[in-house]
Amino acid sequence: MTASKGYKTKQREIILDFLIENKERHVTVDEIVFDLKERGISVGKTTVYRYIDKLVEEGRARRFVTEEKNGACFQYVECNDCDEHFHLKCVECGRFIHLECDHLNDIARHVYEDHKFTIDRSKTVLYGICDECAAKKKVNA
Amino acid sequence: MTASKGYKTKQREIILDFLIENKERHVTVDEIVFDLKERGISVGKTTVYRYIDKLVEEGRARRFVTEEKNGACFQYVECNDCDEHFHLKCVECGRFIHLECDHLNDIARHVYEDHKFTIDRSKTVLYGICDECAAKKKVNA
DNA sequence: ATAATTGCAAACACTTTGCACCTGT
DNA sequence: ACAGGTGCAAAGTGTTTGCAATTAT
Repeated sequence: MTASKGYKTKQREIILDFLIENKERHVTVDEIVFDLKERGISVGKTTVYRYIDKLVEEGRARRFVTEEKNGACFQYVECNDCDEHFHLKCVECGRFIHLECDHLNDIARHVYEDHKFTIDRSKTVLYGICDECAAKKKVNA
Repeated sequence: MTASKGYKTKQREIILDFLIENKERHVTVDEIVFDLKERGISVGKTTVYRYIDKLVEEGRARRFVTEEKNGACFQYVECNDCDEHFHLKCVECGRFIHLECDHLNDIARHVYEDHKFTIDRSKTVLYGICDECAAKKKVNA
């Protein structure tokens, strides 16, 4: 079937494992290379760029651009229905939450019906502070 | 009052006028420099970057990053209560809509109460397709 | 007079490409 | 054997910084 084209290599396995391990946050290419290096694993930046491009094309990863970081962030996605739910992103810790929620989906309908605007959920990210970071802030205040 | 700090220069007037003229769409720095050059007006790229940064700091412009274009886009913004309403942005035409809507503000409350996440409205943009672009697409399909 | 602004060139940061070598099938 | 993958170094982009000349006050 849609058997992943191409060879299976050491590097690809390492990169994919890393993305899966970190699937609840965005990672940059530099982060991947740096974090792997810390573990004594060396993978070329070029290789990461190329393989991630491939994963994005195949729909197994997603590319995001964020306001804060310069450069792109990548994230593993097993779900192919990111256009069917909203996403929350904590600006403190970078946690990325896929939020299945009927109430929120009603809002997309409301915006469509009353404001004539079709929200693209896969491109939209609701930025804010997650509960854990809010708790931390309260302690430090 | 909040008298804009700094000198008033020819270049700044030109750049600000350009942004105001194009306030319903986002523009890149290159577009500004190029479009002005077409009119026979020459402004240094550095100057545009620096002045726009200033405007962004003062809250008179906004910086966006988009999936399609590489690099940042800027847009003039006059309102100062942007953390009290949501924003819609059309990924086709770049139209940017400040949306005062109680129903939408319920989103923030709901997400806070039921999902323990505090949305920052000024950092959040709802991306999608506006009615005009949706109509255009239908015609071309 | 003097403090701020301009804009070139150079430095940066992120990403892509060319190419010789290596690896998986 | 050979199609495909790797990674260095070099080339591309978009953005920022150093600095001498210019301009606004």
